[in-house]
Amino acid sequence: MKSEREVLVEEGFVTNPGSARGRLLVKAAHLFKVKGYERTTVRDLANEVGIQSGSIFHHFKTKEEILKAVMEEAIRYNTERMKRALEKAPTVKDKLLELIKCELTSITGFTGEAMTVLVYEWRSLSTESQAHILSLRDTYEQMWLDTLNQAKEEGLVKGDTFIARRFLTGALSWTTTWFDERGGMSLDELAEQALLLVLKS
Amino acid sequence: MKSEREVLVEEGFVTNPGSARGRLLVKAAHLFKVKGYERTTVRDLANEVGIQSGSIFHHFKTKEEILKAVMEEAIRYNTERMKRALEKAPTVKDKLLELIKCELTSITGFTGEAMTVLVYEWRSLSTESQAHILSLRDTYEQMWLDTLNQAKEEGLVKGDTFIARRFLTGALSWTTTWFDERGGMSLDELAEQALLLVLKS
Amino acid sequence: MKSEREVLVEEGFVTNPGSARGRLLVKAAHLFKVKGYERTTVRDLANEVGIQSGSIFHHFKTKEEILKAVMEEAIRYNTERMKRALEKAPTVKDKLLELIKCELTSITGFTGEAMTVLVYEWRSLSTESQAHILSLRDTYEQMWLDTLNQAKEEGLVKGDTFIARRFLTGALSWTTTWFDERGGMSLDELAEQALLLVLKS
Amino acid sequence: MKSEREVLVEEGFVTNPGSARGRLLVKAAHLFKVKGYERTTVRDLANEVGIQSGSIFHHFKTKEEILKAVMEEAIRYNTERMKRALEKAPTVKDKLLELIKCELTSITGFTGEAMTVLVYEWRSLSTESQAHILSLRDTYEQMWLDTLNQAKEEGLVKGDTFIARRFLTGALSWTTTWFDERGGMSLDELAEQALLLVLKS
DNA sequence: TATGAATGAGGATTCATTCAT
DNA sequence: CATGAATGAATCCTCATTCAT
Repeated sequence: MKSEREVLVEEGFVTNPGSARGRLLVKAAHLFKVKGYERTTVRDLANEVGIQSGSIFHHFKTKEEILKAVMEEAIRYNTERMKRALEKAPTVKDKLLELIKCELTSITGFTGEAMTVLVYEWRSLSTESQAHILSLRDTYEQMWLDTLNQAKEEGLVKGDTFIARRFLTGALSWTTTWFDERGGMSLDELAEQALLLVLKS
Repeated sequence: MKSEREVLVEEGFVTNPGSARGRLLVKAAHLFKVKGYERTTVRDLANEVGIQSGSIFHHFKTKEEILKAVMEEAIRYNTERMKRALEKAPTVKDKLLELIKCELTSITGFTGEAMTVLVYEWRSLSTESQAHILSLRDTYEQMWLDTLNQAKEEGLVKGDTFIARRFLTGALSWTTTWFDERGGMSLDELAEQALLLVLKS
Repeated sequence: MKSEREVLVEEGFVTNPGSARGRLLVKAAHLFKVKGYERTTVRDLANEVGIQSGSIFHHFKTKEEILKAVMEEAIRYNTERMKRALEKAPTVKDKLLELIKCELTSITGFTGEAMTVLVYEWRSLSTESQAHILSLRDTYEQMWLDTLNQAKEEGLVKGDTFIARRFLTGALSWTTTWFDERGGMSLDELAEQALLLVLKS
Repeated sequence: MKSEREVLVEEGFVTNPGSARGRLLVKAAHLFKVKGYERTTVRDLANEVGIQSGSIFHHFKTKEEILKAVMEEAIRYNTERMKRALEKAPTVKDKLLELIKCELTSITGFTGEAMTVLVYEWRSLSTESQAHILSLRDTYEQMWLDTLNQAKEEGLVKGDTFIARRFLTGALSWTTTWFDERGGMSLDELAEQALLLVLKS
């Protein structure tokens, strides 16, 4: 049976990580996260992938385009995963938990490095690229706000939903700096704890 | 009457922002936040301060040392502010609220840019500098954990205090990207909302 | 018929002076001799070779590496020439004369500039590079000492051979500052005169 | 009783090494020899002397002037010493030996560092300074040539005197790189050996 | 497509020198 | 005379990008 990831690759939401471009993006996400975008040279990247630095420019016109692609893929992939997760969740509370799980997975799991890059290397994008990524981000954020508003209507969450989402964004994205699934707590447990932040108790 | 900031300058916790070094640090914090450390050239900095690029190296041996100093000052300043705030707060709940206010002030206020730099430019520090800053950070974090643990004992907060602090760190530091005091909500109100995240309701 | 130099190039003792690297080394030896290593900028060098300053670092990682290479090539080249000359010389006295001729040729001829650099820019090398060059130098010096000792045994030379070699090194290397083959005296005549310095008369 | 050095100081041939200027020159000679002129910064020098870098320029207008002064003092000092030694020597052979001893003392002794600088940092001088030093050098060299020619007339030396002086210059100056008076051989013995180089035996 | 030598603008840093105090 | 902060030109080196092969 195909994994969710394979399905999303097939349906074109993510570049096949077996392809040249795909491998490049995976390595790029990793290096950008670990060393930072500016400190990662095109030669570093080429080295990691096992090609010559000049060859990179057959796949991407500029270095920035690689950064943009890394971010774009991460958003596309996660937006799609969230959409599917929402469809399967029966209750609003479940939906909320699913969103949190999705975001945590995206941060600590497969696309984690790309998501981190999305947060930390934002300023390295040109204004145009930022606009482009922001537009993709909108869909993603709208799902969050819609779900939070539904929860608010049902009296599940406390406080302003807009602010709740902002707090959650920060709290969840920060997990990349400390959470380690091998350290006793599972991702699901972490998600439960995060849900408590916004839930009325 | 002297402002808290003036007092801290006098007592040596922060470089006097009127001095050459002080002005440099303020501008550096700003540029590092806006453009990123790597994208900020020494010439940019010198330009901003109104000196020649070579003169920078009279005050700091390397560019990295500037980054380190920016971070160090921010931590020293805020550690000291937190210490004083804790002393004045009567109840544990007040202490917690004070810590949140302090952190929010440090993030959105005077040292805000420096604090953002602290989060976003961490990887640009050498390993040695990281160790140095981490040791300063310890005192700071210990105050948080102590207070959270006291609150836990009094049944005020829910969940694990260690994780609560991590969630709070993320949620609060992220405010730098969206919170604007001119936008209807005051910093005190924001702090109240943040407190709700960890408080049993 | 191939010249001795072409043979040595082919056999890998010296970089082909027609290659980019080779041309660079020749020009470097020249500039380092005339202006000194420190006063020769990478741009000077690039200019001389007809490339851009940045391109230099395709061939050598640092400026010092160029200096090291200049020295290394000169030693390799001359060691090999001396070895071949020794083989052809029938008597010990001939061997001695050949060594002197070799050293004089190396100083005033093709590798002359490189040899001068070897003497005058020694301190510009890092300690590691110095060690590297010194080890190459050993082979070279051993040939001298062996030959001088043989001559001593045959009663040809006066005084201590170790000191004789030192005096000769100085006397011969100094010729770079004054000897000009166009000035009436041939290199062979100069060699004969130098031989007299150590020979019993 | 006054040392020869003290006498020469008194008579104005050398700067008093107790004075600010004198101390500076001694340290400069040392640093220039050990690190090379270019690699010695004005700050290094100031540091060594125990003053601030800016203060150096109260004694010397430029860094090059320090180099020139170091060389000039060394020549003046040694020229005067040679003149006095020649006056005292009874025979031509003695005169020759005295010259060699003087030069060896100047190279390995008190002014050794300055003399080495004279040889190795020649190119660091401007053309004008070179001309200035060369004119001082003339007196010095004339004493050598006169003595060698007298010796030649008496049938003491072999070969061309001009070339003999050149060979000697090289052989003697090179001793700076290897001779150590603590190593078993005295300077007088070394001088005897050097004399043998040019003497008919 | 891939290569890798070459580009050239730009970066951090150095350092002799100046000058107000 | 001494200081030491400031200068600004110059240095070595980096690196994204190009392009002939």
